[in-house]
Amino acid sequence: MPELPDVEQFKRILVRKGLDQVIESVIVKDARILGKLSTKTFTVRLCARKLVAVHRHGKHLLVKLDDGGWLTFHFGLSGALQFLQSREDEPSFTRVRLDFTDNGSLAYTNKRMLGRVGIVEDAAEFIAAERLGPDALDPALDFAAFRMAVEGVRRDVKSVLMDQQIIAGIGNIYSDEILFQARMAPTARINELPPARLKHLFVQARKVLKTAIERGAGSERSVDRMPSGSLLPERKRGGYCPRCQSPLKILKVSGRTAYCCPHCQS
DNA sequence: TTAAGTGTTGCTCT
DNA sequence: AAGAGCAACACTTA
Repeated sequence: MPELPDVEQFKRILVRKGLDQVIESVIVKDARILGKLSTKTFTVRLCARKLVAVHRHGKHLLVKLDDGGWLTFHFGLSGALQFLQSREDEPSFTRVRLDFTDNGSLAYTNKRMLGRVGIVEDAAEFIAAERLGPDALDPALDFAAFRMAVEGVRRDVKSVLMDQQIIAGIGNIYSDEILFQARMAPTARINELPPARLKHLFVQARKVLKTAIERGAGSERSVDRMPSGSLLPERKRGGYCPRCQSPLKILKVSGRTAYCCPHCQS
């Protein structure tokens, strides 16, 4: 589930419920989510720290601590962030729980354990180390910057959209929606697109991501809340194109399942 | 029961 | 060197 729009919702939860809160205790329920970082180091570092800012870069969430360090979250395929009024309400698959001194807790859940929670000293350094390209919704990413980011790349447009090193934040689900709205086949070579088509792709990408955020991505049945004419509610076996009613085609593009309309997307 | 899957990394081959 | 393909990770669901 968690691509850029979903992680943006997690960010908003944190901003609303976690900002300016002080961590009283840290419960690590499954240390594997910390990778090589030890539970003790993690816990000691976070206790008594205040959360002072929240940034999102692509699918990563970075929470600034009052000592200058950053708490980092990555959600993999099944991660989520949930605010709990009471620590008794802890959801299943909670891997890390932060209990605040004032009230409430923050639960990081992750069913499939693909994802990471960690601590870094410098946000820019972390983004560089993860080799993340510019965030897909960064205001500084205008068309000129986008064109520069894909300069010299000769791959299927879908795999380029999903490449976090080129543009950060787009995954398999939203790349399908973006390509549908741009009326572009996922297998089109990005280097063979005329400039106007590349511009169109860029504009549609931003529009789809912004729309998904407005419509409350990350929540239950969020694909059904996308505007009519969206691909996502039909993105399933036996689904139909919302524009021309053709049966959607399922193909593999760079190892991932792609849904597209063989008639509308060329 | 088997396989596929909303993400990422690391390795191999061309 | 860029790009494609594959396995691995852990666990649920079709």
